[in-house]
Amino acid sequence: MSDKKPSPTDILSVGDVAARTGVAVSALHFYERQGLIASVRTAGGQRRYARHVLRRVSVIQVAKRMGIPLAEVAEVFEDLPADRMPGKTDWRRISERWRGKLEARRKEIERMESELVECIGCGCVSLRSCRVLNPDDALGSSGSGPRLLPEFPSE
Amino acid sequence: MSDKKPSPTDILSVGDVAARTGVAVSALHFYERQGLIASVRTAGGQRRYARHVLRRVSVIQVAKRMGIPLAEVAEVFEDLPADRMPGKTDWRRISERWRGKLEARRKEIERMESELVECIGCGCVSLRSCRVLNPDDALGSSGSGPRLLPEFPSE
DNA sequence: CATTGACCTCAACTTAAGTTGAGATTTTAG
DNA sequence: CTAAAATCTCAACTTAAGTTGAGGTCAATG
Repeated sequence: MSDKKPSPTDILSVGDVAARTGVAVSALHFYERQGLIASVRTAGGQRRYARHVLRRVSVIQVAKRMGIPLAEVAEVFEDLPADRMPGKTDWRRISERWRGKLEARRKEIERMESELVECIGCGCVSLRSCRVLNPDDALGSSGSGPRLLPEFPSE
Repeated sequence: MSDKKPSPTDILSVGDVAARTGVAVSALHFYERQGLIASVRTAGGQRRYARHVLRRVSVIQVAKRMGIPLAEVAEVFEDLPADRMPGKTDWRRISERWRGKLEARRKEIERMESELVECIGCGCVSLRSCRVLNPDDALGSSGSGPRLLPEFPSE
């Protein structure tokens, strides 16, 4: 909100950062406690941020949209310049890494999707033998006694 | 563990259910508190489960693997027969529904993946204009004053 | 100089899906 | 019958990513 003040734009209060990123002040405090962003303090103890935290906060926001945990963000922030605005190379490195994560996640979902598609067509003779409902070892192992429940009357 | 006992197999103790499903006793208690499974009590107050809770627990396990929250499980359990083993029709209905969820999730991931792929090739002239780092409204709106930070020297 | 708005810290609360532990009781096996 | 194993309830703790509130201080404005 103090956009209008003529003071040097590279010193931002927490409210400034909140206003420019759309992130709540409490979240910025939290990110700082987590070591994701840094600030210097005024004589009175208030936070002042350098411009480049804006980009860091943007990157945090992207991670959040992508479902990437802050711990992961902290990792990539370790190789980020602490003192200046992260640049294209930095961002490319990060986005490559996160694309990999997304790909892995997508593949896992695809795997589960095709399991469920099988279930919908239900190739299983009975639910007792459905490999989705009875993942791997659930059948066959487990000692003596009736290992499979009497199947429900064919429906 | 009490697999061996010759007592009627359609009355299961909580330990029996835990052993046959691989789910911890504490989790079964929890599922019961959440209304996902039901039990009757012995004179002494211990839980006894009907066989069909085994299938319910299996379904809960599947949901868990798929990242489907218990609240969602509770919803599909509402249309499940309370008194007998859920059958193929039930399971087909559930798996269709959840496949839809997975598909939606996959599509969302695909969308984000392609955003990041763009970022890797970095079509953006500068990070200031990157639509991933600056989702929609971040540019252009927001009143007066310098709305974009001075870009870092082209790197 | 006084007021108001922005800011500070610290603790507690939130959701999800359970786990862990204490202390008491029940059930089962010998 | 007794001892061990299983079970019971209830409360507190866990992780993640913050939010909310109380009580107090700082900074900018009139």
